[in-house]
Amino acid sequence: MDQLADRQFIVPDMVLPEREGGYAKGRETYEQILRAALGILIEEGYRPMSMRRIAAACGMKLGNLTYYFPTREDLVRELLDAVIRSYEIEFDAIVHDPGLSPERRLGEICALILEDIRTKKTTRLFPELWALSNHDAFVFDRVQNLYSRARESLNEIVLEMRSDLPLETREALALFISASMEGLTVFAGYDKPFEPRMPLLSEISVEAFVSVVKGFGRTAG
Amino acid sequence: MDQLADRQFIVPDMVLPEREGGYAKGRETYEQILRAALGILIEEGYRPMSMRRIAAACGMKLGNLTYYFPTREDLVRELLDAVIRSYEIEFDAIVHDPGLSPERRLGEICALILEDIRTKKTTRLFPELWALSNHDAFVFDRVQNLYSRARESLNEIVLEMRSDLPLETREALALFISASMEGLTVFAGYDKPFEPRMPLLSEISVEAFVSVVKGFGRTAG
Amino acid sequence: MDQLADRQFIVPDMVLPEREGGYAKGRETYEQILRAALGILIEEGYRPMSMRRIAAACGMKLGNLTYYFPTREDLVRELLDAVIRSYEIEFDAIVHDPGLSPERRLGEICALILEDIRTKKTTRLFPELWALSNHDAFVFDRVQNLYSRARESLNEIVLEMRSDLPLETREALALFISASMEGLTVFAGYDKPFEPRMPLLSEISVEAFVSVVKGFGRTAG
Amino acid sequence: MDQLADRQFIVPDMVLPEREGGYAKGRETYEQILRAALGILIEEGYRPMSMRRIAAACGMKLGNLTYYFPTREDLVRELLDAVIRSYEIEFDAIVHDPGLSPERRLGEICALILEDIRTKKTTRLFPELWALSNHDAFVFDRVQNLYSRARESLNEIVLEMRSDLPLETREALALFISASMEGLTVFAGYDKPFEPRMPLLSEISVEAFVSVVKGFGRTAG
DNA sequence: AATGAATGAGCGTTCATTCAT
DNA sequence: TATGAATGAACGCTCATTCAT
Repeated sequence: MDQLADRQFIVPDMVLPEREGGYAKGRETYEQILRAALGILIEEGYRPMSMRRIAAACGMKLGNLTYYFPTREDLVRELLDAVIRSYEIEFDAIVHDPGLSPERRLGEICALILEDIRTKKTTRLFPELWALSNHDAFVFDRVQNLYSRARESLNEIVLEMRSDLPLETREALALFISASMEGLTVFAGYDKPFEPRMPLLSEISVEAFVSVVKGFGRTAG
Repeated sequence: MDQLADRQFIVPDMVLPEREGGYAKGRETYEQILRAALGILIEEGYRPMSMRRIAAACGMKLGNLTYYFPTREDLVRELLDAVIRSYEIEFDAIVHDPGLSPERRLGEICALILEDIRTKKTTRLFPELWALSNHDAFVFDRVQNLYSRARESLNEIVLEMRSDLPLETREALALFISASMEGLTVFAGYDKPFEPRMPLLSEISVEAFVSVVKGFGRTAG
Repeated sequence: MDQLADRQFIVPDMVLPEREGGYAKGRETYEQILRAALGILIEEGYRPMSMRRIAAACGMKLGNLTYYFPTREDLVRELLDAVIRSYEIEFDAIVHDPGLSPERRLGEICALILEDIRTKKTTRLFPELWALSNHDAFVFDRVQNLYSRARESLNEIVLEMRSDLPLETREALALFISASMEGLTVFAGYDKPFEPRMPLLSEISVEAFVSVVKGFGRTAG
Repeated sequence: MDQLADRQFIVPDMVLPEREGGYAKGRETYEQILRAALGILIEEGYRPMSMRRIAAACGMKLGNLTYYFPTREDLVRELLDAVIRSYEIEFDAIVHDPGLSPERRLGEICALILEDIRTKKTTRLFPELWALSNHDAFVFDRVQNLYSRARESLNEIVLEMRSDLPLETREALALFISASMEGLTVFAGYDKPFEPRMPLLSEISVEAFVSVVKGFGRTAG
């Protein structure tokens, strides 16, 4: 529990790129804008996240917003970049404790991810990303890249557990594990009908993942 | 394979409501509009699906579109209703063959659903629905209702396989199975990176589902 | 009081023109349309009185409305014609009882008109007519013509009371009397702030009219 | 006559509110918009006074108009406010010369008001206001408030002439005087049939007002 | 670094009108 | 008589963008 709280504290909502030159004030405003945009995206969706709406949420005038982000596309991309980067950092920070058995590590990773899924931010944000990525190559690449990185730990664990399997199969197992959990967003994410049953779902997930990794190709497929 | 072709043939993209009065011409136009709207939604997304865009796609004038759908909301709701209804029909038609073992039936259901996920329609449509449902109660209800119906068969199978488990656990298992597959949409759906590996993923999924249902609560959770 | 009730009963809201040919059904529909239009005009104003709104209020389809009134202008003119005609009839029916003194007759006429001003119909309708007549020659003519007829009785009475005055002056007196009462519409008409004081205002009006007619040009103007 | 000319010169068509911030150019544009709107309202009426029409009259694009007045309602309200304010100022400036007898002052007030009635602006504007106020609470309040202020001088004069009368009666007398003149708008205002006879009507009005105030309740009511 | 002003395109909607059925 | 279908124009409004200040 403390750990969760810590994570919430440590992991920022967005990770901004280094920004050469400029005063501190500008940097603050830049952050404020992206933060406001993210807030609207989460609370109201992608469509209402207009330049005007963002400017209003920042208490600034439209003209100034376009000073920081000349076009809406700029803003959207930097926003998604920053927010996706935060998830990358989150995933990279995930336990690599070699003292634990692979099963234990798998269990912990899944627990962390499923915790994250229940946050408002993740529940609201990712479906938007999935929808956008269907029609926007930039978002598509960025999202698939994020997931690719997120599967690295899983791939390692699967390798440890099943070095007998070919790469393709191991990757597919890791993908299944990752996708499986993502799928729960819509059903057990923030404010979703099965949110209260997330602990049970978490147990089920982990058992399913462990047993399929252990057993795949050994019993009658 | 033949069966897939048959299904594609039988199951329509949308199931339109009865429409009282009006000429045949009007009925055709009505269909044409919803079909055009669905096409745009799939090909370009929700935002570009404007009244003007739809009218243009139909080769008709905006005014006439509003004759059929006085407001955009009317159109959107009737569209989602029609398209979701088609999935309901699809799911309701799913195998209930009592001659098969529950495991076999589970395998077949999953195969059908994962086939469906690879279609352009499903891959494109559902992420939009998930995103919309985060900010629109109507869509939320409609989507959750659809999934609830879709889980009925799964619940039956889980019950057959594990009548020893309490309802809540069985429901969670069915939900996990359903959510798991939905999650694959983003990774192995139409035009997605893992689409070619769907057969392998399908195998993995089914084995994971079977083993977790069989084993949950029996081995060390 | 009874008399007022009677008048309300006798005087129709609109007086339709004779209409050659056609079945009774058509005549009824024709009336229904104008009646609905008048209702909307009174309750909601001129702007909301659209063809669609009228058709809806009649429970009929737009197409049928245009069968009876090909253009909106047709409808508006026939409506104003009919409604103005009803006022003409009302004014023509006004007391000519030669047994009464001119003062008494003036008092009665004024009482009737001021009663009428308090009706919702008159309070709502006439300001619309005044506004319209500023920009529409047809309405202008029709309205001025109505008032011209309405002043006839007044002119007669003024003549009886002041045969010494030249025509122009007598006409101006009649006009003043008529205009004076019309002006009360905005202040003491239906739902207006001074509506409850209409009896007192009526007294004042009549006394002002009598005294000015009697005294004009005799005292030091 | 000189006085009239002066007044026309001094009293502006509209009195704009203070406007915080912004460049001089913006202030000019703001004025230009309201002036154009008033012009259309007077020349063509309320209905044709559309956002597009106003923008066109200003030689600007619709988008810019909404920069100054985000909604049409904003524009209408600020317009009516500004124009009504100008009348308030006009009325407040009205003669209070205590050297004159109440009768003389009454005569002068009436002369000023009846002069004003003959202006195009007043003749065209007020019927629109009366019509609007029947269906719009904001306009209703604003208009009745204006008239209430306009009656203040009249109430004072009536009090001086008839301190023996109760308040209610004095108020009714003032209202009658005011309403009486307003009523002349439709008949003797700008371009109306009796406009040329306004001097005679003015005489009649004043005599009627003076005699009813002096005589009310003294002779046989 | 920020605001003010303006454009141009597009949005959903309402409307009067026309005509086939 | 009456409805159904379609058009074309206009409405108020929102938006991303540009540029002067």
